Amino acid sequence: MEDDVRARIIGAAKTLFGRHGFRKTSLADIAAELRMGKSSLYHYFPSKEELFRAVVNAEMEMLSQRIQEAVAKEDQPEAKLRAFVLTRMREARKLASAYATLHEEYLDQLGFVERVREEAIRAEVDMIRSILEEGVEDGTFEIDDTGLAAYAVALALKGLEYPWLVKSEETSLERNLDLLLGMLMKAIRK
Amino acid sequence: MEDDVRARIIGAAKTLFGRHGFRKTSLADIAAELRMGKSSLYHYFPSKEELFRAVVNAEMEMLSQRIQEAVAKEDQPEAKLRAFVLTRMREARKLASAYATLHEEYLDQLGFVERVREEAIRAEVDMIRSILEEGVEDGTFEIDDTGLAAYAVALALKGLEYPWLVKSEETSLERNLDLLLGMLMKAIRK
DNA sequence: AGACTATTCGACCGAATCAGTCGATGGGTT
DNA sequence: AACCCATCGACTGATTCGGTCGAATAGTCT
Repeated sequence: MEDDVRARIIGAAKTLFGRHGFRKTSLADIAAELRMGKSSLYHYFPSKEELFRAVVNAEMEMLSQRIQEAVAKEDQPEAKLRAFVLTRMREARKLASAYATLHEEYLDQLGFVERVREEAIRAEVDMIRSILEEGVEDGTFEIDDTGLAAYAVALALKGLEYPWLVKSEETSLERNLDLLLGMLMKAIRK
Repeated sequence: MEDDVRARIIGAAKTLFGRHGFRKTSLADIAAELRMGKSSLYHYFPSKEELFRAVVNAEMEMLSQRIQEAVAKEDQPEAKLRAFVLTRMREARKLASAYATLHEEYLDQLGFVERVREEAIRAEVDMIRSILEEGVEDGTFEIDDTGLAAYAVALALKGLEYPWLVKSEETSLERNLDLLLGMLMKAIRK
């Protein structure tokens, strides 16, 4: 029951933070959406920042889970890498509102957001590296330093993220992603 | 040049009011979007309310113009009526953000919003009535009181507006609209 | 019943943000 | 130089914000 209320609060907060951003969403708005008193929220979250953190963590976990599912469906390391990249970009767009919220300049003061971003990158690098290592072991890939290669791929994705989210030339971006994947494959395939 | 700046301000305000609503959009936000000082806005608009009024009027004029174009394309009164109804609902959805802003409860204090709503209804009734009268004159329709009939049609549209904007069962609503139009036609066709 | 805990809420606070004001600045024009 | 016009930063009182606190209500156990 308690966890149920927490989940409802996180859901409403996710909707409103996504729609209006962190700054423009007041706790009164969230409470009104849930038809609760504002002060009741403080029984479940000690601060607006902590509630926001919970929302971000929930979204990040969902993102990570979706990616892992997509990767697990594939057998070959090459297909896994492709699944990772495409899923990661598609889901990022679905969570565009949450991502936009994360990019609010104002949030840089919040500190923990930076940590979330770093943690997200670290998790992505780890997933990519394990895919690459699997490919090296079964002889599909030939890579000296899988950690470095994984980092490079993660950074390339980060670079594509902004135009991917903002620009609307959907098809051309998807094609660019495929070209980039093709080049990458050539570079690391044995 | 002066009118040019006014237009740019209205454009930015339209975007932000549409995205966040009247209450949640500050003049500082609008000024920042335009890279102007906030106080500069007051050279072009005497108040936030007056700027909002200008935005609403611009949207309303655009809506009215689009509808008139669509109606003018048709020859037969029956086709004109159909064009009116469908265009009016489709454009209303396109302007959904503006409409949502107009429905903000908070705005009831603003007074002029009510006048805008009334004026919009009056304009719609006028357009519908002129279509109906044209149909009566050329013998397509048989209506005793075209003013009353036009008012009834306008009210029916208003009733459909909310589910049209909020519910997402797009196809079923479009079909409902066609059914309703068919019934209406039977009622007024000679 | 009564005692105890868990939840919700309204009233309140200091800090931040809001719409709107005003005088200064600077660039054009005559 | 005198004027005009657009722009701006600094300021103000009013409102809204995040957050606190103690009372009220509901539910549970004895």
